[in-house]
Amino acid sequence: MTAISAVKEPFDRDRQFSAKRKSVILAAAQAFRRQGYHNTNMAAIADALDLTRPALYYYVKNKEEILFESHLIAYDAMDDILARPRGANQSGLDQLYDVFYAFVLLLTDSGVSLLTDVGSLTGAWKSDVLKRRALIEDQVAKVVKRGQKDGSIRQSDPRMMVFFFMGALNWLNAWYDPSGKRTGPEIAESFAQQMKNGLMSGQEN
Amino acid sequence: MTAISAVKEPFDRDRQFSAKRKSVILAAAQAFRRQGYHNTNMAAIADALDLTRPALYYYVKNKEEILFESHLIAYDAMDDILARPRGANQSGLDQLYDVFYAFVLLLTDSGVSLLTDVGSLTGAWKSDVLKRRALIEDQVAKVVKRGQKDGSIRQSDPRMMVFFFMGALNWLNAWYDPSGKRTGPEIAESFAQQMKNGLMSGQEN
DNA sequence: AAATTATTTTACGCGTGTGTCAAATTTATT
DNA sequence: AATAAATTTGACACACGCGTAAAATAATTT
Repeated sequence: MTAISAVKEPFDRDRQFSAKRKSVILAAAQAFRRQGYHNTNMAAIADALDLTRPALYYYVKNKEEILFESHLIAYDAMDDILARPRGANQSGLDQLYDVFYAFVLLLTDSGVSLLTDVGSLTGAWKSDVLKRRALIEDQVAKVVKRGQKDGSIRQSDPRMMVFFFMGALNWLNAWYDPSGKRTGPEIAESFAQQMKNGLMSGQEN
Repeated sequence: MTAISAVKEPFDRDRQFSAKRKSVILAAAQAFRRQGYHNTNMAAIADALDLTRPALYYYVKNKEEILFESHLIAYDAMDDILARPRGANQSGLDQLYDVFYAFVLLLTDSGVSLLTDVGSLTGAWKSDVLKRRALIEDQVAKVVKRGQKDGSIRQSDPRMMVFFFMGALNWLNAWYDPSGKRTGPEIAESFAQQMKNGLMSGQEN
């Protein structure tokens, strides 16, 4: 089997190129998630695609760019989730439940993973990734605030609430095993429920 | 100021040695937490202690051993917390609150940090660290089960509950700034409250 | 103060892994 | 079938960082 996927039909060069480029990023991201950025060398990425090391440089500038793009893949997907229409009738808490549920499902069942190694990025790459992350946290915090306005969510520092349950997502890589007994929906259900109860207003102490 | 702390009085060689050795580990752990294991070279650790690179090898076998011990420092501290007597009259939920609160305080106010880079360890070092982590999770899960028996905690997979809120601890490194405006006790309070409400029985839906 | 032991340093070897370049090969176009 | 463009490869340079060993310095004991 050819590991790099080819796009057929109208021999669109750019399309071919970006499709293959993407499969490079995806293969790398997978490896990064499992073994970490520095424990993955370019050869391993090339091998996974039945390519040789230098061929990778036809698609990317360098290794760091791959890490950068790996981060973006997850952030783009999370942005998509956040952009999904959420019933205006729903409470902020219920909206948050849906978003968080979708986040977990994304990270368990779609092959997309949330990398944590920002420290290996430099310059604009690093700041861009941090900016993207902050943007997502802001959007999530906005939903929290909505819930606080409509009374469904406890009054407390929204940012801290976000930090708390976003940790659960970033910790997934450390223990989640796609071939394990716990399924994505099960985890999503359990996590979203805990998140929800954690923020819900009305049961003091 | 000499960075390596000296122990005086009865010129106990072994004591001197292990004290200095510990300051090597601590300096390294600090750096690992901030920049990551692979982005920290031995020179940086040596510099932080006003030493030269090879001097470190008088105290440790190699870099990987430092990473290993860095992990252990956190695990030992967490074990201590878990070993603290917890009022037998308290509900499991309240016990868990106290433990979790102490965990957060440990990681914010004591300089001890929870590293996540297990993938850079090999062989017995790796498996030992994973074993220690699993042991801690087990102990925490035990408290959860206690809470489920006494009715203070919802009926649900304890392991999944543990995974959820332990994520918040491991995520601290990514955002917590000791010189920032949020204090350790504030974070501990907020986090423990969210954890508690998340598990509490009684408010279905 | 001489001798012994502990600690630190200077100098070096070596492996690993990244990225480059010119040549070869494959794939598309005419 | 010939040409051109695209992709892939083999071979190489080189930088970084780990760990070692023998020598030098500092500290402690007698």
